[in-house]
Amino acid sequence: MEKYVKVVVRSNTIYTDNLFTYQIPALLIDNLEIGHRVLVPFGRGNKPTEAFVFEISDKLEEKIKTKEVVDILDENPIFKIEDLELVSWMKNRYLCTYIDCINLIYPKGYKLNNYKVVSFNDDYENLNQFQLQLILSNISNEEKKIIDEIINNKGKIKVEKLKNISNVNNILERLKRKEIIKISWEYKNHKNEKKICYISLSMDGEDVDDYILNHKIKTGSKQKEIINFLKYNDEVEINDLLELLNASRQSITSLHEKKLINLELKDYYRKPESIYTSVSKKIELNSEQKNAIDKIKSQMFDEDKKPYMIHGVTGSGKTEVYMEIIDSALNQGLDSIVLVPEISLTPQSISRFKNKFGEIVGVFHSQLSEGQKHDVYKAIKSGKIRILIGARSALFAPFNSLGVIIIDEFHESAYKSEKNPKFNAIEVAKFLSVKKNISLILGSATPSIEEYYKAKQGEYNLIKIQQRANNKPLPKINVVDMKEELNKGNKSIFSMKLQLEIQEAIKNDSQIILFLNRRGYANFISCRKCGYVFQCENCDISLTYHKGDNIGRCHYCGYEKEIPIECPECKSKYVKPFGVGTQRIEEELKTIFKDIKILRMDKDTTSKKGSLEEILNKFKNKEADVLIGTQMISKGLDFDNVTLVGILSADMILKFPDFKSSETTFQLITQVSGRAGRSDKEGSVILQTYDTDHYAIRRAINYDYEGFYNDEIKIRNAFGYAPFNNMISVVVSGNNEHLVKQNAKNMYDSIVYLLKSRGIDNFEFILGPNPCTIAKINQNYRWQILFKDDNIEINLLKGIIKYICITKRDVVFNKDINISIDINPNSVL
DNA sequence: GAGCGTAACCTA
DNA sequence: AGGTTACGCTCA
Repeated sequence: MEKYVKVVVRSNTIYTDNLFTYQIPALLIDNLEIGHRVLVPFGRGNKPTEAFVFEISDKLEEKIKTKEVVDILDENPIFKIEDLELVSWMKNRYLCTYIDCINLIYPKGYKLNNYKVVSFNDDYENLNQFQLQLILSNISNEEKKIIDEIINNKGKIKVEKLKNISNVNNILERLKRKEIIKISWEYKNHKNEKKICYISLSMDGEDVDDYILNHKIKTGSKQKEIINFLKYNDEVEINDLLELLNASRQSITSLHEKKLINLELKDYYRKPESIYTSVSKKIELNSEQKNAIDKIKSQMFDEDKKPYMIHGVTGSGKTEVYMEIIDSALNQGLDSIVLVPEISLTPQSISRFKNKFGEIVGVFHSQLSEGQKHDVYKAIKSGKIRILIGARSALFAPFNSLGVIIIDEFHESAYKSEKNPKFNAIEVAKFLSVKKNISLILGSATPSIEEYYKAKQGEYNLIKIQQRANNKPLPKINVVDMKEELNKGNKSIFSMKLQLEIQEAIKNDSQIILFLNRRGYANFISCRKCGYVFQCENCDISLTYHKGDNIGRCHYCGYEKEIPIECPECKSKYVKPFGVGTQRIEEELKTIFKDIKILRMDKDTTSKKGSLEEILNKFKNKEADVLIGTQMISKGLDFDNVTLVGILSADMILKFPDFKSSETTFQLITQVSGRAGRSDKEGSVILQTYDTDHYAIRRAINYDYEGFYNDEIKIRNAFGYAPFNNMISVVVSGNNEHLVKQNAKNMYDSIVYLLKSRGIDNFEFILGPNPCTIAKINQNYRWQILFKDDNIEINLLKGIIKYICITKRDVVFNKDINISIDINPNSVL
């Protein structure tokens, strides 16, 4: 009986983003399963291509000519049915390609390479020297060059390696016509599995000498040495042995051929090192924590359970709760995933998990090398890792019996991917939790408005923890009005109150955290006389001043420019940096407090691997009085000795032209404040702002989440923002400004045309096309159209966008135009 | 988007 | 004829 498979082919284009049908050859019929990775011929040249089996069927639905599957690439299917369902769901949800989604769950380290090789035609393969001379005498010099290359490479060479010879293609074509050579596709299936070879005697040490005598085996002196060494050492790593005895590989091969030794490959695990250490502290759980744990534990095996939302104040010991739940899951044989916003920022919590659970804790994030990722992947599959801590991509880890997913600080924007597939980790986790009956737990001190709204609608089990773990009060937040400060004649970045408290803290041997949400020295550089502002040459962004090198740097593309003394416009010498960044805070703090020791933590000081952990270690060991940082310091840091937190400019984020700016401000103030007074010493917070009346600031200083939520949800409702509407952003970009604008308008017209044909004639739910707020990034001009599902069903809207931007892409858009579709984006800049 | 075939254009 | 390049059409 004939059988067919429907596969997704690895080819990086939307034009081949559909299921292709291949026939299964009789040989493979019994073994081929859904989820297998197979090799298929693809395209005119039948290039060997990796493909993924989505369906198996007995007959062809339509009359199409099919090719045959060549081979199955792995013994077992690499994907389960649920994995494929997830892929299809994500593709539809985020309007991306199959391959984008497959890449997320694809075994790390696997790779199929394909390449073309030139070799002699069959008849020429067993040539003798005489025949070869005959061929060589019959061809041109150029042709000879290529033949020589083939001979030098043992009769076969990759076409790629001949690229430096001019006009290769034609010469090859000629040789092919003369039937001297053939060109064919080959492939290699890499699995990047690092194995270590162990060597041992194939028999008992006492029997070796007899065996050698009886079988009259000759062994060289080096070989004897090796055998003697192995008599006293059971199993040795081959490289160690070679080095130790200064032996050669040849001796080993020879011994192996004589069947005197066994060679065995064993898995090797590359472990990412962590230099951050912490002592485990015993915490007595309070009743709120216990209740949360009991509730989640008791429902672990219930079907149809809702996800949980833990809304616990900063320092309420959410991590303890997570660990108890994970422990309980572990005892039931269930594995856990803990998502953290950005893994490099949480060495503290990772070390706490490792202290409690030891070797079964794995860490996964994008900064690992491909090899390390692969090893983690394999360790999960083999059950060596039972708990995985990682960034959003850790969701796709191949656990066999996943029972718990925890999303810590779930309000963080890092859970929304910015690149394809532009998925939201919370949504994906919900999908998985329903599919696999997983306990999903979201935790935060400042839940996002969207999710909290859903919790109030009954989509979550809402669990509140209102007491800090050690029953310490939350630090008091004191507001300083910077307008008044200016009236009093204080032009410094530091209010008088903050200066006094810093002095006090230092006197008491306590530590201080200062927060400012901008790195660099100053946020723009301008001429005071003519108003000229230094701009990035590639982006529509003003350059940030970095004092050490006297350069302006673009924080979008990395462009750098030395800042001249003279204004390039009016030649005056009044070029000055304006605004404040962390660098400047550090500098001014040093002028006020002469002997102060300062650590700075922002993207500039933590870009090197391990530098973040180093800064945290230094601060923990009290090698500095003050830690200055951007929003990096708001996430999960836990230092006993910090009593004072200074928020230098609380309204900085408020001015962002984004509907989430109030929410972000509230969250940052709450989170940063939560770094103070976490242990025995009482903490306090100084919050400096020009806008003392804003509801986000007023609510934050009273730790009034409910109040803030009520204020904010009204505004969201009035303007039709999330959670009341979905928003779809389509950004059209390219290096030709006019073309980009034209294409964006084209797209708008096409969509309006389609909508009209469906009887819709109110287009208020479409905003644009407009140039993006940042109209140019990296020489790419950007236009945007925003859609809200106000007046229209979301799936109809998505269907139309998909039709125009994907199906009919080549009709509506020019070839060198990029289109980026984002469902509920983080920001619309 | 890659790979392939083909048309068109240049060179000696 | 030999060499080079630009373009358009698939992809099961």
